Amino acid sequence: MKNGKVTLGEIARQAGTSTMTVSAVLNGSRSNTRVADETRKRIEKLAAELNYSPNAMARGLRRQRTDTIGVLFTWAGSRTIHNLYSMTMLDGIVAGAATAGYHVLLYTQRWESAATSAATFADQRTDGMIVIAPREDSDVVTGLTALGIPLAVISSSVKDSCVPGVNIDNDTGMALGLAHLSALGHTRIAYAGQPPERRSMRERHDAYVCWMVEHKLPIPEGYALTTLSTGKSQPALESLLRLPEPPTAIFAATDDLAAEVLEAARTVGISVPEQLSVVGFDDVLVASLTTPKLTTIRLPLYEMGQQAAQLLVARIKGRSEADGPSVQIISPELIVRDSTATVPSSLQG
Amino acid sequence: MKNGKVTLGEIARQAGTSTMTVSAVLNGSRSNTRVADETRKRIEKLAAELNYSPNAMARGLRRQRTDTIGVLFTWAGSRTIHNLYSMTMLDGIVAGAATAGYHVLLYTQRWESAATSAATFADQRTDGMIVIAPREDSDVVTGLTALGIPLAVISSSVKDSCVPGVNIDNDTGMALGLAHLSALGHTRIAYAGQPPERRSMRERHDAYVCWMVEHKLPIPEGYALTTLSTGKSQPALESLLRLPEPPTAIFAATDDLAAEVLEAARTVGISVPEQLSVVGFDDVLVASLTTPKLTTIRLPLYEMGQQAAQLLVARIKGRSEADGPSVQIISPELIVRDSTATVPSSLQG
DNA sequence: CAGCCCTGATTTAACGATAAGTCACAAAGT
DNA sequence: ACTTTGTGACTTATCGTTAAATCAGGGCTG
Repeated sequence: MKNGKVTLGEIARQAGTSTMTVSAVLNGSRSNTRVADETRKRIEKLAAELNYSPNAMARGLRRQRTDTIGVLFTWAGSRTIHNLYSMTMLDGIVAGAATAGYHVLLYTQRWESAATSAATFADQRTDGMIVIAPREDSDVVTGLTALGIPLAVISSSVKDSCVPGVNIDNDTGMALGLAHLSALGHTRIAYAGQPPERRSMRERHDAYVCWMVEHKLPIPEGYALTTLSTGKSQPALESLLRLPEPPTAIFAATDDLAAEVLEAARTVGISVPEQLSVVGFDDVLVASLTTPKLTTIRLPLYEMGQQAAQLLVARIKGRSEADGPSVQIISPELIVRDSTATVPSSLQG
Repeated sequence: MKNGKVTLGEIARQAGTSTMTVSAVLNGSRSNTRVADETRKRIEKLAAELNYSPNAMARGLRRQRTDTIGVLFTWAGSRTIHNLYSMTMLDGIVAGAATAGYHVLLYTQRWESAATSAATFADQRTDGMIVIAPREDSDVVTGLTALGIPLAVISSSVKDSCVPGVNIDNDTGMALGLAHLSALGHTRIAYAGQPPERRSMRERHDAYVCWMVEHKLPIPEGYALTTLSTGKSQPALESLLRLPEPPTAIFAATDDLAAEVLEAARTVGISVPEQLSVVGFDDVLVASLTTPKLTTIRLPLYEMGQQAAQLLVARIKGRSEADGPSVQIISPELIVRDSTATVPSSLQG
């Protein structure tokens, strides 16, 4: 067994038959090739003894499918997965793929543009691809679609619903959180978000503004922070909390930011949730580790990965062109923990 | 470009040459085939226009290499990656593989035993495999080695040093933490660990015992907890803290457990680090999120993944049999944060 | 006894790329 | 004039598997 790979031909030689017979036996005879029971047993025995395993390359070449789905990440620096967010989804993808009997290939090359990158990803190595949260300015989706590659896009926006995949409904998520705060009596609700480069950030901010306007709540000057960056948000947050009329609640666009809000509150000497309610978004691991634990909007990331994998496999198996773009909209869920409470009594009424 | 995949043959037909000529042009002519400049340009232009990309299956079959490395996880329930630990390493692996021009394949099938699983992983889909923290009772390493598959094992123990890969030196890590505590004046140091199923847990516990004995420090009854499980550790930890002579420091075998120690301390009303010092292990995300932030033993997981990938690629390229098993021992590093302090004055002297 | 079906295979021809060997032809050397 | 050298290609064979067509021969029918 040293180095001589066991091939169908080798088994055939030892069994005294043709390779086709061996192939038919080991594939459950899908072709019209018939095999006598005795021959079958002999071949199966040999295959087991020699530890035969089909060469995936050869099989892939011939069958024109690889039973593998590819995953494309958006790189951040030298990192690909780099956050709990993508990791959890990948975990779900792997689980979904496993169920369907597919392996998962992580492409290590970055998508630059359709012109330069398309070729790399059209290498037939995979039967289809899952794209995780592509940047808005990326032509990755159109590029891959043009190549006729079955696709499932996990997007942070419902606006992408023309493309098959799993999309997050940020509006509903924000509304859930805001309604929760409102029910607790909050009216002075601020928003802490990252720059609007990512569409999800824009959507969450817009949803905040819309909801506030719709419910006739004011957004005082300085209440809507949209340029925070993780790790450098303290000054801005502290001055928000030190406003003459500070908010009684802050809705952070991500759990990471919510954690930073908690930190700022500690610095300023404001206790959460007694004096300030904080809501996060995503329900990533962080949310359950902070003190107090975060009330947040849960995105079922693992399930999203699973569904994307299922959806992709379905598209691969059923003539990718035929069925229209199937889209799953994921509705977030409110998880109430310890960072929200009713408005401080001194401010009620 | 619809569905007709662009093949070398297609380009050759349009260029009016043979497929070999095209292959030579697009591969930088490694073979002895010479091509006129004019022909070369014509072919390159066509390839670009048609968006040619080599079929990875065909190329892999012919070249007998796939420029892909496989990763084998230890499954936990339905999850594969499932923890920050594996995720961070995977991230490193991807980065390392990317640098070397390799893609990464996640095998979605579990390793059951050499007898039943070997075949699946010998499918020539990858040029080599990285095994992440195999269980001790698994024959995955011997099984894959027997198949002649180049391997790199990321192991939680230096004891595995017969196998090429990256190993963690738990002893040094524990010694670092214990020396730190000792330097702060602690003598009553307890240990909080998980069951000894995982070798790393046994090693960390053993290292604790050895170090304590070597430094002539007592390990009072009930100080060495070795059967904690994440999420169900509170009762045991609380009774540890309520001992007549409670420890002044607790060394937890993982950051997750350290976080639970903090929780137990809060419950019992013991403040960290004033009354109790806590040290974690791994320096996973959790460590920097708890209040207070954890002093911990940092394992460079990302770098470990990177190194494992590099090491594997080196073995793949340089006749895997030739060079002896190259092993990298990873030395952990002490990260001092806010959960450790000098012994409470009431107990000094 | 020719014709037909059934069983149990075999042969052929791809899939797409490429290593290795071969070949045609022109210019240059002997 | 005849070999040599060099250029620019082409042909062949093969990687391992599999779809599709073909084939040999026995038994059964008409």
